[in-house]
Amino acid sequence: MSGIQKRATQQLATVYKALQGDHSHPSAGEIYQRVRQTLPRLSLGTVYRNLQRLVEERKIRMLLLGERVARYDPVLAAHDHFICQQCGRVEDLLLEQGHQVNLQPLIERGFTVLTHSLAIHGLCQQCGQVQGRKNRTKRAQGSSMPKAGTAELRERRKSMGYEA
Amino acid sequence: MSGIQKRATQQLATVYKALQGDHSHPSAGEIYQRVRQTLPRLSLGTVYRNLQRLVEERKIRMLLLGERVARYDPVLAAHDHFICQQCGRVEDLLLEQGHQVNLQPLIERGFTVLTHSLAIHGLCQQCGQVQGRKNRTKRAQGSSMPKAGTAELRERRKSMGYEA
DNA sequence: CTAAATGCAAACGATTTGCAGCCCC
DNA sequence: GGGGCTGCAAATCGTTTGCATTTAG
Repeated sequence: MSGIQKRATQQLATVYKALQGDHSHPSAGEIYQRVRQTLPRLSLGTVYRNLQRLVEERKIRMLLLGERVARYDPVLAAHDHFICQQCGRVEDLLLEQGHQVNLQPLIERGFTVLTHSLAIHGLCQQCGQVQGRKNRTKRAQGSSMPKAGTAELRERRKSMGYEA
Repeated sequence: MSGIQKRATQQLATVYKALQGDHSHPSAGEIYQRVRQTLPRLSLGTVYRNLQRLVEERKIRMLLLGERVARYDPVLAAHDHFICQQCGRVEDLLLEQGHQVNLQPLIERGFTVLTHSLAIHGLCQQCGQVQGRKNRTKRAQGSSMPKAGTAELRERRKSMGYEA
C-alpha cells in the first residue's frame, strides 16, 4: 500500500545545496562541475536523476527557455526570465506590475491551465552596449539578382518572394 | 561586394509550401515525413537547412515552447501558444485582450528586447475531461517513514525536508 | 538484509556538419 | 561552368537508461 521509499543520499543533498541561493540558473553540466568539487566520484547521470527527483518533489524548478539545455532554478515563486542572446545569461524578472496574463477566457473555453512561462529574449545591459557600437558601422549585405531561367524555376523563385 | 547568391531549389520551395496554411506547428521530423511524399529522395538534413534558412529570411518562425523539439510556424503575426501536456497538441492563442506584457520598465533598465514568447501549459479541452475523470478515483500515494539513523544522516534528511 | 540510489558506459533523439556530386543561375 | 545546395552518413550535444555494485534505512 505505501509507496516506494525515498532515500536521502549524500549526492542528492549536495546537488540540492549547490542550487540554494544560486540565481545563475545553471544547467545540469554546470551543477555537475560544481558538485564534483565536493564529491569527485559523482556521475553526471546521478546529477540528472537527482535534479529530476527534486523537480518532481517541487523543491526546484526546471526551466526550458527556448534554448537547447534545461536550466534549474531554486526559486519556486512565480517569476519570468530574460535571456541574453549574446552572453547567455538568464536574469530573473519580476514583472508583476505589467503582465497579468488573463487566463480566464482560456479556462472558460475548457482549457486546464497548469503553468505558463514568459521568456524575454534580447541583449542584456552590457551586451546591448557592445552590439550598439558594432551596428553603427555595419553595412547591409546586398545580393545580386539572378539571370532568370525556365518557366518552372521562375515560378518557384516568385513563390519564394525572390522575384516579382 | 555583393553577398552570396541565394538559390530557389525544389526542396526549399516544397518545405515552404508544406508549412503554408498549416496550424499544427509541426516539428522538422513531421515536415520531413510530409515533404517526402512529394520528394522521396529528400534528406532530413536538407529539411533542417531549409527551415533554418526560412527562419533567417523571416518567412517562418521557429518555436521553442519548453519541449525538446523545435516546432515551425508559418504565422508571422505575434501570438502565443497553448501546449497540451497530454497529447502534445499546440494551439494558437490570441490573448490580445489580457496579456499586455509591459516591457517598458525593462527597456528603461537598459535591456534590448528582441522577442518574447509566452507558452501556456496544461490540458486541452479533450484531455482535460479524461484527466478529470481519472483524478476523481485517484488515491494519494503515502510513503512510510524511515527508522532514523546516524546524526549525519538525520541531518541530511532534515535538510531535504524528509524529517522534522 | 533488501531495495533504492550510484557510477559507469552505452544508447538515445534532435540537430549539425563534412564532403563528393548535382543543379541553379 | 562555378559555386550554392543536396544526399548521405558520421559527429555532436544534452539527456536517459541498463546493469552490477554500493549504501541508506
